[in-house]
Amino acid sequence: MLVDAKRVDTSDWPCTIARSAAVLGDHWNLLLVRQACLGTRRFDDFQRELGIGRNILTRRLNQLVDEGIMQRVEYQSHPPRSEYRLTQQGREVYPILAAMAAWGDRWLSGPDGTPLVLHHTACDHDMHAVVVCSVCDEPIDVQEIKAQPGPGYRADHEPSATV
Amino acid sequence: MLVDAKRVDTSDWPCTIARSAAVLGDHWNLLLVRQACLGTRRFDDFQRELGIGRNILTRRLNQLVDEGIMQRVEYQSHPPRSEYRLTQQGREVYPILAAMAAWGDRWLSGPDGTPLVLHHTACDHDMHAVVVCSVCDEPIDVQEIKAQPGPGYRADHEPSATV
DNA sequence: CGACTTGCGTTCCGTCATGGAACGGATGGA
DNA sequence: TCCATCCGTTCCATGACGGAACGCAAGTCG
Repeated sequence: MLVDAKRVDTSDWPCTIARSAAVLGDHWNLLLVRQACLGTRRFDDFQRELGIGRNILTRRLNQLVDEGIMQRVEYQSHPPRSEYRLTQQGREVYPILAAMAAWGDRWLSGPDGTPLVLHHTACDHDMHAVVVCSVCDEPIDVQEIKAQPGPGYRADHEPSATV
Repeated sequence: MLVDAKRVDTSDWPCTIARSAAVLGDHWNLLLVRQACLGTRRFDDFQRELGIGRNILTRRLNQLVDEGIMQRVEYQSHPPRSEYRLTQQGREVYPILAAMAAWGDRWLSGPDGTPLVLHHTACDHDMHAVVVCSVCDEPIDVQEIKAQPGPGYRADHEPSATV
């Protein structure tokens, strides 16, 4: 039967979360984007700061470039060296990371409190992320959200046909 | 504490995102929480709706229970059967999923648009999630955030010592 | 009573991703 | 010339993943 035991690819499911999870549902990818948000750009810096294996790092960076989250930018030509920078798409992952940080601060912090304080230079205050409704600006809660099939919905996909 | 013995465990890094990523940086975990948010509670339903292998599902559900994101609730005793419900901690993952959905709608949607529309019953409008600053209520942007060591910061951890 | 179904896992096993470590190759500096 | 930097690639052992079959307790149908 030789069925491949490859990891399930959810990138074409009719569900945005499943599609996002195909990219963001990997802790290395999340940490790489986090690190990039903090200013890291070069291969060796990513490797050192995250302690990730070099082979894994190569794969992940290539994947993130393929996904359009990062882009390779050559910063010297003679030994061709390029650094990895976030694209706009990648930069917009940050709010998700900030939401994860807020959740982690609330539920995973040790007795000492948050290891990292976020300072919002726009308003010059320490802050945390809050996820709100785009219409009424109120913080959202599972119980107040109903999911309904949208224009891009396809019922043809086998699993996860529900919603 | 992860099920994975070999995979790098970031749950004790001095970074909230790394800690959150240890739990949320897994596409099955994300999809399980999503599915739970949509009302799924039973083993077979999770299995059918996600197409996840039964052995993997067992591991993931146990992990999520261990992490405090789900809880087992017995709904009949004679053949002891329990269902999996989100805890408060689990319910509060939803804003993260909503933020991921908003990102996915913006960057990963096909030509048909979003496969899923979220309706906010509180204000009775279709909406998407926006991540804002807890102080000034403005949408956050990477370039306007500075991360600084907080009370729970420990420099002792080797990789990721920077921030 | 026996066969079948439902609900929830566990076991078995082949395959592939993971991650540690060593290697490579182009360049610049001591 | 030897060494260091930067960015990978290759090799390899391990173990996570996923498909499929099995187990088991209880209810249901004929």
